[in-house]
Formats: sequence, C-alpha cells, structure tokens
Amino acid sequence: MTSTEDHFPLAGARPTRQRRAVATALQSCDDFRSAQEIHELLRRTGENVGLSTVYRTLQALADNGDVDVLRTEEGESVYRRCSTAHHHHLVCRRCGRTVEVEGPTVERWSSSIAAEHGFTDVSHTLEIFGTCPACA
Amino acid sequence: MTSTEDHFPLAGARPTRQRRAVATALQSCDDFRSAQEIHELLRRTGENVGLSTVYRTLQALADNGDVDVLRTEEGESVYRRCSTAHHHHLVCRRCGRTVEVEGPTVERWSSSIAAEHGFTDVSHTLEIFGTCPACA
DNA sequence: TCGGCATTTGAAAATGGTTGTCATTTGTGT
DNA sequence: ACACAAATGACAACCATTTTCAAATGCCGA
Repeated sequence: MTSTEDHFPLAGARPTRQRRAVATALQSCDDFRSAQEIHELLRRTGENVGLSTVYRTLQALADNGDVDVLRTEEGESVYRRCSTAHHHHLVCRRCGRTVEVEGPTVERWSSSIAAEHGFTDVSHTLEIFGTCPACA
Repeated sequence: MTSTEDHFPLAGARPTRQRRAVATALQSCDDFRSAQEIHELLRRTGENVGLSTVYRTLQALADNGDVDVLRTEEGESVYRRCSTAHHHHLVCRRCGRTVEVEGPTVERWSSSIAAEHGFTDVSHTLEIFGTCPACA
C-alpha cells in the first residue's frame, strides 16, 4: 500500500490512463452523461481515449455497481456516479440535471403488490422525468 | 353513426387494412411484443404489412394511449394492448407474463417529489420485475 | 360515379448508438 | 529486461428504428 493508492473503483481491472480518465470524468459530473458525451469531454480535456474504450469502461463500471445507468426516453444509455444505497432519480429531460431521491413508500408498495400476485425475487425500476426550474 | 361503427382505436387516422391488422394482432396478444415480432406475426398470418408501417402504426397507437410501450433491457421497444387508465406493470422476467397494476400512492409520491424540487411537466416510468408463481 | 388530392404505404437507404474485430500497445509478474 | 495476458483504438459490422419518395389508396365534393 503505497502513497499512490487511490482506491480506484475497478475490481480486478488494470488501472490504465484511459480508465482513470473515464472514472475521473464521471466524478466531475453531477448528471447523467452518455458514453459519447464522456468521450467528447475527455477529448476536449486533452485526454484522448477511444470511443470503444469509453463504452467498455462505462459498462465495466456499471456492472461493478460503481455507476448508475439508465436509458433516456430516446433509448440512449447514460451514466452517473452514484451512492451505494438503493435510490431513484429525478431527471431533467432537457439538461439532464439529476436529483437522487428515495422512496421507502414505493419500495414497500412494489413488494406488496408483487407478493399479492405471488411474484418472488422482485426488483423494480423507477425514474421520474420532468423539466427542472432552470429549464422551464 | 352507421352500424359499421366499430370503435377503431385510431384518432383521426384512416382505418386502412394495415392499421386494422396491426391493431388486431395486438388484441390477440397477451404479452409485450416488439414491432418486428408483430411484423413477423402478420406475415405468417398472410396479412402483408410493411415493417415501416408496423412501426408507424405502433407509434401512433402508443401516442394515442391505445397501447403500452416499454423498453426491454436490451433497448428494444415492446408494445401491448392496455386499459386506458394510467397503470404500471408487474412482469415475469422469465415468461413475460404481465399483470397491470395501479399505484395511486406512487403517482402522488412522484409528483410531490418533483414539485418539491421545482420540476414541472413530470412523467415517470415504473416497472416491477419478478418471477411469477408458475415460473418459481 | 368520377376526379382530384391529401394521406398512407413500403422498399430501400440512411441514421445512430452500440458492439465486434484484430493488429498494436501497455501493464504486470518473473 | 522478458514474456504474455489484458487493454486499446481505428474501423467495420450490427441492428432497431427512421426517413425518403414514388406509387397506391381512402375520402370527399361535384
């Protein structure tokens, strides 16, 4: 454990320049960004990373639970750093501004509905879209 | 209002053979189907309808609120006939069996959360996935 | 019934996000 | 340093969906 130990969030993966760059870019973003946006952002920053690599890295991070993924209404995947706890998102469909929200009520409601119909091993997706004050 | 009035579910659209075929195919299906599946189903039935037309018709039906749309995890849009009221789905992730559920609580919760953060023009997506009794 | 015309259709091409390919580069353990 | 597996990236392939546009078709008035 040297002083350069920086708790990089990729399981067994090699901490390459590219992966660091993608992870860093995500940390510096508050909102959901698409792979292409991250790629563009990196390019502007001077950090050149191939688009394929951006896609691969984002997926790896998502699989690893280090970032949230969700599909926009247009079907594009967007990524965002996230807290570890279960939560949902309130997303501005114009600028992408995101607020993490919790819904204990919803959690309870969905499990009871599921149980009521005999469904087991339940999970759910819930995202709220709207126009944020700044974009209204 | 003649006796041939048959309450065809497309607003001001012309009730063409193709649109009838798509609407009928949906009525005969219990589960969510993709545009391509509908297209294939029609082809097997002998009803030839162009793929573009299937896409266009499904979209029109969806815009009109006559069918439900949702995105599979692979990003494909799937359609299903539905009741007119706002509702959500409890879907078996193994066999696709679908139960329509209502969640007035959730509706209220999401609009209040949104309002709380100043978001307007709010919509939300909520789907519950689980294993149904038959597949458990 | 006929004609004119806007709507609809569909084959083919374009789109666009995402994934696969594969030769080259880069970490990593020895 | 060495060897080798992992990672990269330019580019092609994918594939669902959308667009294009000329031809076909419903509709409505004369």
